[in-house]
Amino acid sequence: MLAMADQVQAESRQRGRPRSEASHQAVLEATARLLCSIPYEDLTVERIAAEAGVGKQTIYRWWKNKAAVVLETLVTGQTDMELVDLPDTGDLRADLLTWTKSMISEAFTPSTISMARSLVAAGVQEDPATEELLSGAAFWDTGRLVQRLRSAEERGEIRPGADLAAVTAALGDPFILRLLVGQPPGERWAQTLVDVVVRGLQPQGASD
Amino acid sequence: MLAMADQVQAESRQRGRPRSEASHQAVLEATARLLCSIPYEDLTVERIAAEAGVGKQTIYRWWKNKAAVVLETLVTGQTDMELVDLPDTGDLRADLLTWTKSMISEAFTPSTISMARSLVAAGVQEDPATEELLSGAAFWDTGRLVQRLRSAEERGEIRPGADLAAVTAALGDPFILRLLVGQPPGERWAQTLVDVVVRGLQPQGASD
Amino acid sequence: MLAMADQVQAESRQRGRPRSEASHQAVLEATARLLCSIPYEDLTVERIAAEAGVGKQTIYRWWKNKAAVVLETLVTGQTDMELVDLPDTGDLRADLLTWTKSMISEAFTPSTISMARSLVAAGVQEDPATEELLSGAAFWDTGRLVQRLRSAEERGEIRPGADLAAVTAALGDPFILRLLVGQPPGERWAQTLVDVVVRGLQPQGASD
Amino acid sequence: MLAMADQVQAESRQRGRPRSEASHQAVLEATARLLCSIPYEDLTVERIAAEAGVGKQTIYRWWKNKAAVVLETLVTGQTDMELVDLPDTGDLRADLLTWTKSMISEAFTPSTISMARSLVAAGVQEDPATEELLSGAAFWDTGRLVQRLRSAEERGEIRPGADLAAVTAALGDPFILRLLVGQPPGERWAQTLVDVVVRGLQPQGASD
DNA sequence: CAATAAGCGAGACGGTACGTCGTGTCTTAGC
DNA sequence: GCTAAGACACGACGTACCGTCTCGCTTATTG
Repeated sequence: MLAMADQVQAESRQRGRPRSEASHQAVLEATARLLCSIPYEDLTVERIAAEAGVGKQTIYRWWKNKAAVVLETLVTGQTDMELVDLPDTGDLRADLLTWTKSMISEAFTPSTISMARSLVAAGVQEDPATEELLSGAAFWDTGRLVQRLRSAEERGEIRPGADLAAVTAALGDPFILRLLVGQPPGERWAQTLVDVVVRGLQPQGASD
Repeated sequence: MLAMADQVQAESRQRGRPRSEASHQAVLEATARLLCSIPYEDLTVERIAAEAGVGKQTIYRWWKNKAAVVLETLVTGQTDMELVDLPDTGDLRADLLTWTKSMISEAFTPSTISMARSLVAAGVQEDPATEELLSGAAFWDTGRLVQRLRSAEERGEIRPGADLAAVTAALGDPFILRLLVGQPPGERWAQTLVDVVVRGLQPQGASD
Repeated sequence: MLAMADQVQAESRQRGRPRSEASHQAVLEATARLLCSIPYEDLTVERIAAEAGVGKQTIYRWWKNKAAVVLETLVTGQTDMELVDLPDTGDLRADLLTWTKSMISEAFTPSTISMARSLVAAGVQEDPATEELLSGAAFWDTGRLVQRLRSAEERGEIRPGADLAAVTAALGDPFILRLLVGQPPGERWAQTLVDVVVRGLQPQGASD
Repeated sequence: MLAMADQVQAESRQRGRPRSEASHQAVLEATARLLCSIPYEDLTVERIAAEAGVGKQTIYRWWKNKAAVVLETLVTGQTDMELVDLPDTGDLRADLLTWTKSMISEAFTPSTISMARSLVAAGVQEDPATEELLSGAAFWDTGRLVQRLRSAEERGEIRPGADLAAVTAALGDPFILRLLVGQPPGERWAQTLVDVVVRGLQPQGASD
């Protein structure tokens, strides 16, 4: 996307005033700021423009609508929604349990919940471009999870050949849905989740 | 308590014309009909009212906004979103694989995807009542999954003591998110998901 | 045959509960009460019903709409809009000047202005029945004016043969329009009005 | 005043897109067009907007409500309600009789009656601005009447010193009220009206 | 004296218009 | 030619009122 924008810019070679990258960034930051406190439904393009000190048209020059602005804001990590650490001590089960505990205690804040909801509200459009963006994106800790699992796989901690994307989904998606509902899961729930998945990944014949 | 309730009931004593349960139902059915073809964002209270042959005020008398109507419509199963069968042959892995296959082939239709998105769009509100409704509800096949798992537990097919809600989440939530994005998972992905979870649930010391 | 006729008459005679004249009157009084303080546009049938302690349907059983209620209320003189006295001392000019002075000082109150406006607002309907009612009715002091003029005519104070309705209009209508606009006329204005009309009515050849 | 206005204008300095005078005019014309055939009560802001090819918000940006639009439309003479000619042959009585005859034959058409009613319906608001507008405006033939009377006064046709506004009211207001009721006055009525007023205006001591 | 029938207060109903708000486009002046 | 500002056409929102309908209950007449 950015590459394409660059190309276009190079192609037309600066006829008239160039688009203000500063405005672009100001919009993203303003959106991030607003999303901390107000839900997606109450977010307005006009309000974003005002907060960013930008004209409404400037927003529509860069994005096709409000959803696109919100998506780019959240997907490019303008917010503090950088969730939690996933350590790599060599003990997958322990690391995942640490991760779930951090998740429950740190991610289930009103602000994060609200942002997660905004992301979903913006993403749930009947729009092919959005679908592609979302299906390709590695939200939240998807990336971290996959990385940790791959490290475990290489280390022989888990049996090889598993579709790590599926495992990531089994571990992460339940948290996402709980986040959307705003109900933090209990400790036993999280423990079972990690337990089942880690056991399910153990090399053949390994005992508990 | 009952006496008091009776008293209250006797006190109000049905003054004026009672609310029309027929209108209530007509709205839910009209909404269900519309949701098959129209995305949530294009759904209008006025259109629901017209489709139901009902005044707009009647809708606002029963529900506080469009989201509430859509939620009640989808949560009370007015639609054909009854997903797929989850057989109980005694072989949990086989049954779950059957279920995932049905899921992929039957649930990832434009209509079901659209309704799933509508449910989420309506559910992602910053509203306590909605939160409670959603956290309490057993959407999609949550109920069926839990039931199948409990049956397996009783039969000794899986180790006891696991939090079945967590297991259900590990199996089901990934499908829900894929549904929202509109991207059906691949066969290997589904197989890994089932495999990992079923293995993870096997009784202690059991070998593959 | 007569018996049968009697029977028919008896049959059409009041079966069921008779209409409550008390409710009828209560509505008129409530309307009169409300019209003192709130403008026609802010008057609602529901509010009248509430003020009268009456069901809305009862109002619609007696009148076809709000305008009809207001018209009947004002035309039947339920209000204190009984304007001012028009004395009959034998000196038409003096009497009319007295009347105009009372008019200006007493009729141009917010309450009377508001009621006059309500009457007009209710009367200005594209409805034949209303037209007939209004054209036939003798509002305000039309009756008094005509009576006074006739008395003057009989006494030879004014020349005979004038269309007294027209004279009444020339004298009264200007006050009505000033009332609607809410702008009391000046003293000179009123004096000219009376002067011109009285002079114009003087017997032929009479000098000032 | 003008200096201050200039200052204000200079201060705000035309920020943003200026209001479209074209839209303003389109609304007035559309309203005028609609008022020919639709009574005030059936006139809708939405319909005006549609007829004018204008957004509803644009109407509310210029006027505070439907009444204000209708008033401006009728007061600024967007309609063909230019009533009738009032000739100036030097014979006041003859001219006024001509005028009344034209009035009766030409003004009492459904269209003009409807517009007159609309004007009144819109004008009868409990609103100070409306009061001022109406009290200051010279509706219908007020202007023509005053002008003709002044010309007569200058020519010595009538006695000097009369409040011509009052005379105008005596002559014109009765027609306005008859117009509102929709009942054209008879010939004798009109003749009396003119006769009385013209006689009442004759120079002192003049005989018939 | 019961049955019947219509009116009663209350309030929900199907509609319609309101006035506000948000979207995405367009039009100014200024840089 | 892009910027901020803001008016524009469009259309949904949620409210208010209209005139009708439906409750449980009176209150008369009539069989």
